[in-house]
Amino acid sequence: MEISSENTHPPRAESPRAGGERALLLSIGAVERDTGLSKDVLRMWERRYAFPQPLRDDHGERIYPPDQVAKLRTVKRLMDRGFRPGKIIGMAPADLDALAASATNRAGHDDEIEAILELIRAHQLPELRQRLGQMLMRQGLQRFVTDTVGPLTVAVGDAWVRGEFAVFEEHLYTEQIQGVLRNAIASAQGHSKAPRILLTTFPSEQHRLGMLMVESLLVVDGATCIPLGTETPGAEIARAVGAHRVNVVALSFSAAFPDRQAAAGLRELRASIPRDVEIWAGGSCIRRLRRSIDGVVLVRSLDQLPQLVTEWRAAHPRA
Amino acid sequence: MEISSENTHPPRAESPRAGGERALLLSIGAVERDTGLSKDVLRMWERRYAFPQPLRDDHGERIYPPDQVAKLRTVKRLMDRGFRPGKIIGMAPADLDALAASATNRAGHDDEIEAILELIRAHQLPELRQRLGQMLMRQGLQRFVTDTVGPLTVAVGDAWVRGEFAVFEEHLYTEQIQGVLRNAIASAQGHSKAPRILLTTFPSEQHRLGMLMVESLLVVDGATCIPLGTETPGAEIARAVGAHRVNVVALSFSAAFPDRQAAAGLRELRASIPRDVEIWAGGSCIRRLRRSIDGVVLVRSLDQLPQLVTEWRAAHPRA
DNA sequence: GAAGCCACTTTGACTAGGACAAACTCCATG
DNA sequence: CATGGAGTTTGTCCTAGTCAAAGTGGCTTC
Repeated sequence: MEISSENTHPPRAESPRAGGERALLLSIGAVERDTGLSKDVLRMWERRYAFPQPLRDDHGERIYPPDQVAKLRTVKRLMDRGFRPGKIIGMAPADLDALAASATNRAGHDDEIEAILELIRAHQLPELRQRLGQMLMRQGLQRFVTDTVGPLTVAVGDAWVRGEFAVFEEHLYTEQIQGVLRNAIASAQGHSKAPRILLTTFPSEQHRLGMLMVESLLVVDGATCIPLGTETPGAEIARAVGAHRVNVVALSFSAAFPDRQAAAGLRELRASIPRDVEIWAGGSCIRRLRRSIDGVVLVRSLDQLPQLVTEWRAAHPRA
Repeated sequence: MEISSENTHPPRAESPRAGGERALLLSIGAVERDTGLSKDVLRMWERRYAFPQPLRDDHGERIYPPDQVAKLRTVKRLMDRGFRPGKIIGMAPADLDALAASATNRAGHDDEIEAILELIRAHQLPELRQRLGQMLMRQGLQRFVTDTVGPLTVAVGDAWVRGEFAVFEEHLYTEQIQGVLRNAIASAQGHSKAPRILLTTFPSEQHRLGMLMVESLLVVDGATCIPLGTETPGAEIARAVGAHRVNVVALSFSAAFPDRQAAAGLRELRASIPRDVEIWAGGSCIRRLRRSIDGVVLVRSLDQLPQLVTEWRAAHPRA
């Protein structure tokens, strides 16, 4: 989720008398935080689509009943999957759920993946940790990432859209995978050779997991990774390229990232760093792009990465 | 640095022609993300204090020149340190910087910390990693967190505000510390006992490092941690408390987090989870709070954590 | 001199609707 | 099949007020 307004949190409605069973009516600021829809958007939708229709408190301020907030959450989830608000906001909650179910592919998981999903659902944290560790050992880091973590992350995302996973379950999953992968990366790191690869995402792209998967695969191949975390502004990427004598910039884009912005950002970056520094772009957003971008390698699958490293080495024998 | 706004992607001003030397004029949304001051506040200050005084583009929309943004950053930073806007917003930039310098303690770093800062500045990534690893080994996880990572993070933040560190240098630092701490947490995890502690931050609070420091200390004390990463909505925290049979909810707040929001969010959370589940709140924002919040433990220093765990255990002997 | 209380000041989160550009959709043309 | 243009959708920006909560400071009282 991404919100635009940031700090606004209304001290207003939110705390009706703390004691009794309260109706849990939320102020506009609370809904913003909860759903990730900015206050401007909430008011705009009310005007345009006549939904939501919040009640008003003594002071004429909006207060949202829980069922409307729930519907807003579902709509937001579907929007993250590419639906446009106008098309879906009028639908009944039940139809929305049906739509979410049909928009994801529920089937086709092998038993391993299904078993892990079940552990998350059952909140079996220690077992989950252990199972992930086991699979890493059995498959090795490379196959663990491509065959397990990749599909699993997609499955978790799908389940979340269908409302089968709560936000906190998805957060917990993300956190556990991060732990496992970071650990594996630390162990695999050793002989760092060329190429030197800078890893990050553009601003407003918070998807860390993709980046960590990429880092894992690159480290396995013995490349030197310079991870900058998420949301590095273009100008800063350019500075880092110089400071760290980088050979390749690898960028990750989640499905939620707007195609155009990705293409524009990549072109701008291409223009601002030396031609002999390669740019690799990957992630669901990139997979959607039709046309190629001059001077940018579009990575459509994680499997390509080892090969890209090999090719780079072949092209730069003395490095 | 920590940024509060999360999703806003202003397609407006920000990307003037990529090629030439651009003037770097920012739209109000961009300034919001950059400084952490909401659009409402930026417009309000303009009306009340006659600062900032943004220019206007062809369409009458505000565009902020870099020097005003810089001053806004400094003002925000001082506010995070407890100054009130009305008192400082009229001061000249030079005076503000002087005030900021006197408010941050530049001196007093021991040589160890200074040496690490120097490694970051010099972009010596392998040496940085090695040095952090060494210090962890020498000090042990607990002292490493309280005596090294804590002060170091503050020093990096201070240096960033003074413009001595680039964004990418700060990102790299954050990423390295994350690697080291996550690794240490994984190794320290073993006999997990009571209490079961849920760890997260509120929405729009992205400061992961604080959370990881806390997790490290708790794991050392043998507590069971359920880390949810950052930005979990209040309602989800409540659900997670039930699902994971949590004894304590620990929340981390960076300096950039607005006090009011923190207090309101904590009160709301307090009302929505069972009374026998404790709430511990910590971080720079909490250190600023004057009044206590009913039913919430305000943790003003990392050192308190082990003691809190001990006290919890004493109060719940059979757990 | 510390503690409590009150009035005053400061502050920012909310209210309203209108305007416009970027992004998306769709269709026609090369 | 793709490129270009027209029309639609969408969200961010604008205006200007209002009011509650937090902070400040002075007063009284013990």
